[in-house]
Amino acid sequence: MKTNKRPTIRDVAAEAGVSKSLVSMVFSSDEGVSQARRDKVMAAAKKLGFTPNVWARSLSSGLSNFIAILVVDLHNPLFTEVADHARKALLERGHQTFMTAAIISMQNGKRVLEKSTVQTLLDLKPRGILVIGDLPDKASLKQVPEEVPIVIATTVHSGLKRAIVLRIDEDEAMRQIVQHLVEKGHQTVSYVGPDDSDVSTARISSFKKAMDLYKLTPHMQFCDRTEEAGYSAAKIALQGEPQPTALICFNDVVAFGVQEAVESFQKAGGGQVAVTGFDNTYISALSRISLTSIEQEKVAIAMRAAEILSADESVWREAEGKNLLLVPRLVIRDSSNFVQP
Amino acid sequence: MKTNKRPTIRDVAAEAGVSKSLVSMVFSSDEGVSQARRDKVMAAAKKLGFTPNVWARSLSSGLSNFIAILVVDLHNPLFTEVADHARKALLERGHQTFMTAAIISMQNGKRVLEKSTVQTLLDLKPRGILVIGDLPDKASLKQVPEEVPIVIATTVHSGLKRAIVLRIDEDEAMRQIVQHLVEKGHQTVSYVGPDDSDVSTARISSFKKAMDLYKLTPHMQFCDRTEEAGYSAAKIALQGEPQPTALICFNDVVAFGVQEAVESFQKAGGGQVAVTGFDNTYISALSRISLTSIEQEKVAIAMRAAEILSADESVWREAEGKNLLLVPRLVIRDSSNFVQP
DNA sequence: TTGTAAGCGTTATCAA
DNA sequence: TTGATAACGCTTACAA
Repeated sequence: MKTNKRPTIRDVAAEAGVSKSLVSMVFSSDEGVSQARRDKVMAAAKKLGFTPNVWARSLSSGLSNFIAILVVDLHNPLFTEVADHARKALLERGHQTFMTAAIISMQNGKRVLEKSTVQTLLDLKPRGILVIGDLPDKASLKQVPEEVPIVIATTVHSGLKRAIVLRIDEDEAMRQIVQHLVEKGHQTVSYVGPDDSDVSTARISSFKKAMDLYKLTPHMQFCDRTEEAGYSAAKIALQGEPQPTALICFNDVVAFGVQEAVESFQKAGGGQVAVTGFDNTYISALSRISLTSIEQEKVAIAMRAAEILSADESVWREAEGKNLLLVPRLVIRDSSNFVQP
Repeated sequence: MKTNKRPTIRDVAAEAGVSKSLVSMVFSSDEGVSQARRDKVMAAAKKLGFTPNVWARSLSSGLSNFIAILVVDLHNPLFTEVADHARKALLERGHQTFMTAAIISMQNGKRVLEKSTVQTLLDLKPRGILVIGDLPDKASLKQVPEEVPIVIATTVHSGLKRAIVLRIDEDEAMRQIVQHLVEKGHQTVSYVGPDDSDVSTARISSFKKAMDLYKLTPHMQFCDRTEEAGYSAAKIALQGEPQPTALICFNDVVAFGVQEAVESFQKAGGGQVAVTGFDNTYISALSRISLTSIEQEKVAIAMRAAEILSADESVWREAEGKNLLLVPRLVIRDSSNFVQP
């Protein structure tokens, strides 16, 4: 019960022969305390190994120095990488972070965010909140006090008026992909991916826009978001009429399956087929995969998020409710880097 | 300042016309309060949308219901997957979790864990601590109060007497790999990987033991833990005399590079070379990679961890200081599934 | 069974 | 510049 107790402000006060308030002042601001007392307190603190209890501090003051990071899916490398970059950037700006994975439960067949997740987060009175990924139910963020900025990263839109959304320009991403394919001589291009969420429908609409821009007819083959689904969908797409010479995939995982289908298609005597992915996960860079993909600018997004969340209120207030679009970057690799005859 | 304030125990008390303590009792235990008052309090709480502030609770009581998860490296899918499984298992047992990524800084060329990471964690008075990954500096965990159990997962040993280490049996893992290779007709086997940490040296020693068991001479080629490093190391290894027909890699990432080198070796007229990895990341299952690998039993480890951390003190005390070994499982895929002539 | 009061580790207000 | 004293939201003896 009382083993290893960390020393408190009280212990330091006793040791230094001053009041608790004095100790508090020394540790919280750098003025209003005489140098003599300050030294005394610091010496006592050092001797006892005292460091302030951050949480008690925020309970008392009602504000804190922490940013809460809510990662929607720990299995998605895109999210964990953004989380890690953001964490580092925030740290450099002097902010501690702590993370929670979203707890998603099913309710009437719909994905719902467990309220306790957000509430536990808020009890800590974070200075700001960073949501990474596509939260199924943004309403739960409505509980967030109005003076706490919310940044939502790598998702399409929030349904939450005050949120600051940080994402790449999907239209531009698709435009880059289609342009690249057109330049390589492709005319018949098909999209392979799901059609069941904010992000996926947005991506499809961007695809159509981009195809339109280059006067091409958009073909589509819907499937789930797994390698196997991509494989099957590509098999079907490649039997289409006209037969596509390029397949644009919803994300890298789907693309891996599509690549597989393309390979067996070629072994069976079919022609070359270009494949592109989305997210530029580090797997796509593996030389056996070498998948052309869209870089979501993970680092830039993390930096921007850190900037906003550590800025003064007057600064982030301006961004409130806005969609901040970053410019995506197409990373061209073997899977599409050949000229279509 | 006072926008959207969450209702407190006091508000509920006022609404229900009882004292704060009564409300507290209703929410913390299920006895000692009359049904009438209980109903009244619950009704008031519901009306106000009250839920207890977990952290204030733990500040006050000195104990809590949540488990702190310390993930050493967010970029390593092995770690984030274990973290996610553990989080879910813990939740099912009624424990909230929250995570921090280790903050590693360099000090005199050595990796050191930032003390603040652990301290911030401890201020929250977690019920238990789960460390996932190879912490560079276990000494920092010495601050953890003696009555808080520490489970360290997926790493070799702790240097911390009280920690409960949860990992696969590395000797057995290597034995399985070597046995598999021997059965396929391999006689000349080389290890490719780093030699710079607890985990890597342990793995090497297991490799030697296993080779000894099958009366084979252990060859080794050291390299960093990246794909590129694996590639270069394999190139060198394949020029060795005697030339290895199988390469055992430190982990999957290194193996990906090694596979690459093997492929170009074969194109240049070399014979078939078996490759094995370690960790069984989901990438190794991609059909274009199809890498034989050791499953670290991520789910089992997470379950075991959850079990221990949510058990009564008398239970986990027994495991204290022990190494709990799980049985690894070799997942055989194309990269090694052929007979060596 | 219920309420009162003290305390968890800190900050904040207000006299001194 | 300093030190009581009252919060913060909750738990927990101890009294009633």
